[in-house]
Amino acid sequence: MKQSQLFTKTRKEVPSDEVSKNAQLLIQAGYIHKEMAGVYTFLPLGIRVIEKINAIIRDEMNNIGGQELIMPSLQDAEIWKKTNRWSDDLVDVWFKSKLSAGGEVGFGWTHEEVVTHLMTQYIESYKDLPRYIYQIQNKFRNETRAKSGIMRTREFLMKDLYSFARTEEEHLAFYDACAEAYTRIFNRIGIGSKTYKTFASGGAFSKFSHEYQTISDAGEDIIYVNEEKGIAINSEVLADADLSELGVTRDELTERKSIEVGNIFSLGTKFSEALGLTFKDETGSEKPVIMGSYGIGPARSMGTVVELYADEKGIVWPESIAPFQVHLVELSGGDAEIKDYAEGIYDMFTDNKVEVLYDERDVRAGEKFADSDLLGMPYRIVVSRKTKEEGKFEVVERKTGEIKFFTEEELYQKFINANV
RNA sequence: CGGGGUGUAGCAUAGUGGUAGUGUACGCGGUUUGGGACCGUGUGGUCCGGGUUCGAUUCCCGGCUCCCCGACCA
Repeated sequence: MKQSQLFTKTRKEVPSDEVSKNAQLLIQAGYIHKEMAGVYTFLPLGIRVIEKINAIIRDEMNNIGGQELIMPSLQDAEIWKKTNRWSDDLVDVWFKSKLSAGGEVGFGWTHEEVVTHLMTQYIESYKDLPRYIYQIQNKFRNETRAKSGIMRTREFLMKDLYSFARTEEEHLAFYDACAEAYTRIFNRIGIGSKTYKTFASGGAFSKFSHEYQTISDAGEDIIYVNEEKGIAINSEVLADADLSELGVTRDELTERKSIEVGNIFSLGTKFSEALGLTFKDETGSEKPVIMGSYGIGPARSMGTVVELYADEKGIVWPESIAPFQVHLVELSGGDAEIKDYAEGIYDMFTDNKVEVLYDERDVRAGEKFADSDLLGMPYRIVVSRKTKEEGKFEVVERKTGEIKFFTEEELYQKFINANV
């Protein structure tokens, strides 16, 4: 994409109403726009990052048998009353609205009720199980206090998967498979080395659940972690946890702030019993389906990456989720010969499906470099009179700042051959 | 939801009971051209409602907004 055509612009000043690094940088660079407290637009650059993350999530969810669908945001009160989660006294995050025709709807903040009710249509026999259903869809939560940029918002994207199993063993096998898939997802997104599968409160459903917590001072959670053993425990359940069972002692654990990027829950039969989701087993007796739910916040993950890797110059994207692999910057100074030369490289990349942002704007070098650093593509390729005369291209790695000079052949090898 | 703050141009900010200033961005002219360059010039602004006052952006009341701390976060 040609940068002159991008409708968003970078800003020199950080927005005064944002304190968190993720929001400041993402707004400054033109990835997101704040609409109101806890509500953000994802701009063209931002949605490219989100789609990269979503593609990784889809890949891993499909690999463990997930089937994607999309459920509605508008929620029928009836099914929520059956699980006793409609009342504002019991659930304080509801957004609700009146129907013109009479009655009331809610805006979905999770989807156990909807998906359970849905599956009553399709699950009748043990032959219909197990099933794994997921969506990537906007959730609405009436948070009393939105904060931390895109980390805690009132409308946010969530991948939520729901599992339906015949037996506890079958359920746990999938629970573990999903846990492993989550580990792969966070590795692929680039935050794996700082992300821990963490023991957390099981809530009303089971003794423990697991959260995926990424260590960061920008986090809102407190976990106790042993990095060598890879064991982490949310502070809220530390007192209840049997540490000897987990193979650690209290003084082997360090307190760290962390960001919850995902969670996995065993739900048991709470929802299936309340909503009548049963199946006939081999003997013909009717049993409730055993369920689990598994969430990841793609936007929150994006914010976490910014928090973890940004430097004083701007954002640093891992290659796996960068909106573009290459930021091609021409310093032609209006010289048509250099401009044509750079355009040729741009065409070479685009013809070979390499994602490239091409800065062909008629602005000074300093501004282009500053913008390029801020935007944070993994590689910057500079084309100028100097590089052309030397027959080389300057390739700067954003993460390390390392500068290399490539011939056109080497450029082709690195960015095109490696890509196919 | 409790407490504290905030609101001035697209953005960032200053100031004042009496015609609202600067930087940046933007338009135009010119000089520049490998790290947000410079000169000239121009456009553009006091959150909403009420009150006090000859006069309110400023003071008072109410509302809203956004931010921070706390609580909450199945």
